[in-house]
Amino acid sequence: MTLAEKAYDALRHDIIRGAFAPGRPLRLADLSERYGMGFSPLREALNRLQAERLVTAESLRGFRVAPLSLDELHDATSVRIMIETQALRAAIQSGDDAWAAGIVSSLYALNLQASRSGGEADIWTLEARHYAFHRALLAACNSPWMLEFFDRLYAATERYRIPILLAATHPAGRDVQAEHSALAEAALARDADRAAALLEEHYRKTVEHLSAVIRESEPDLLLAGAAG
Amino acid sequence: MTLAEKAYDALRHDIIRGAFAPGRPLRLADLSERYGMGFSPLREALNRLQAERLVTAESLRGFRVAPLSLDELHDATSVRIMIETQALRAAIQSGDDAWAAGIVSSLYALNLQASRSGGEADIWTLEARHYAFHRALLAACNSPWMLEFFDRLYAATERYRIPILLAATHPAGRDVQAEHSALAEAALARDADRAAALLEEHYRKTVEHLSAVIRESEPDLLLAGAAG
DNA sequence: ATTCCATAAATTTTCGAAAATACATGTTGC
DNA sequence: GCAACATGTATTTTCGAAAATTTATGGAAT
Repeated sequence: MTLAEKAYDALRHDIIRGAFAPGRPLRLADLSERYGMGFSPLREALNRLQAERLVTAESLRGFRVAPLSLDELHDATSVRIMIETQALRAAIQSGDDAWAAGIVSSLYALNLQASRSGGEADIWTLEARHYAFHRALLAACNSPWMLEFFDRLYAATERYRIPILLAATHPAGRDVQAEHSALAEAALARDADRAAALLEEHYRKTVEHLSAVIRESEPDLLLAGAAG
Repeated sequence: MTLAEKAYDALRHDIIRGAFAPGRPLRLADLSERYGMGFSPLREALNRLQAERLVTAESLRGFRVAPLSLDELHDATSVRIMIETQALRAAIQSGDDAWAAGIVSSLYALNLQASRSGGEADIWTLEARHYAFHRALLAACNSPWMLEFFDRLYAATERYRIPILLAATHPAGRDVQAEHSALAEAALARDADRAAALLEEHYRKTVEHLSAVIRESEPDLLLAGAAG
């Protein structure tokens, strides 16, 4: 793996997890020290991340962490619902045994991780399991473009969810595990309408919860990420 | 504008228009001579294009023009229909006078250009007008993410259409101008269902035509672009 | 003839410095 | 005081060469 690829992975990881505050300038000298490499691989990674809208760039003024906003969260969520419900329907129609097995095993791993009372670093593992489960649901949709957009939107919305996970704010009156199980069950039963409805509901609840928490108790979450 | 930005524009332009054959390696020495700059700005541009799936990259083996395939054309088209019909409905719901004016003027410019019996370079202008018209239809959808995905998919599918435009293969029994006009009319009349149906039909006809031409008369179009 | 290995050539990747530009600081004139 | 300007510093951008790796070439062994 080249240094540019390592830089891309590390930067993407750190940005999504809020190691840099949204909007904060990404100075090459700092990054060079932090990641122990020269400017060239860093700039290549930053250019990729720019194309993915995780960082912004301005001519001769360098790169910044892309900002967050409630508007973007709502936009990303509604587009996510559109893409993923369609992809889920397609996957249900054409999914084979391997697809079903992938759902079962990723749900199992997700629940197992969720049951561990989240130690510090476990949260990132849980997050990875959550991604893997939702990815597994769509895996058989047979559309590289939809899967790519799923990845893009997942990364974009993950940035909003992480600080809340860190704050250990559990959604009151909501059983996320049950939602995942019901979703998997509907998909495996090939009930496309029910699965799509559950998926949509799942995301609407999540974004409502996020909006509420951000507006009421963490109004500057959109500006200040955790320290790096 | 920095050299890296110039490199990005030039490379994107040349790749979409088929100046490099799909799958062809993009050697830095060649590109450096062609565009008159060093490796650094070229590599940055190539990394951005990689994130956009217009070029592929393999560790220590450099970059290649992304390949074309009928499967990808069909995938991109069906995702396009999903995204754009949704975006069009949203735009129809919330579009204001400026939106309507944008549709009228871009349609006018498109028809004007189409009526000029396409000289060599006019084809690219026509292509730009075509993009601008479709973009104008969606402009008021109020969703940066959908517009981004529109751009991505437009670029991806443009690659399939260009060689056919160059070959001046006009679709038999099809009046593309009339399709555009009907689409604009439905949008301006705020008839979302009709507009969405027309848009979908427009794309289905296009992809069918492309598939037929590629399969029957240009089977190796997917491999060999025009010389650069 | 064919596989294997060594060597050479071509290519990508990375660094370190130079060039270009933006940003901050302080100074002058009013 | 304060705007305009000059100067110096910080930062980005670009180049050219070095390092690392892959690909091609040619010869030896079987």
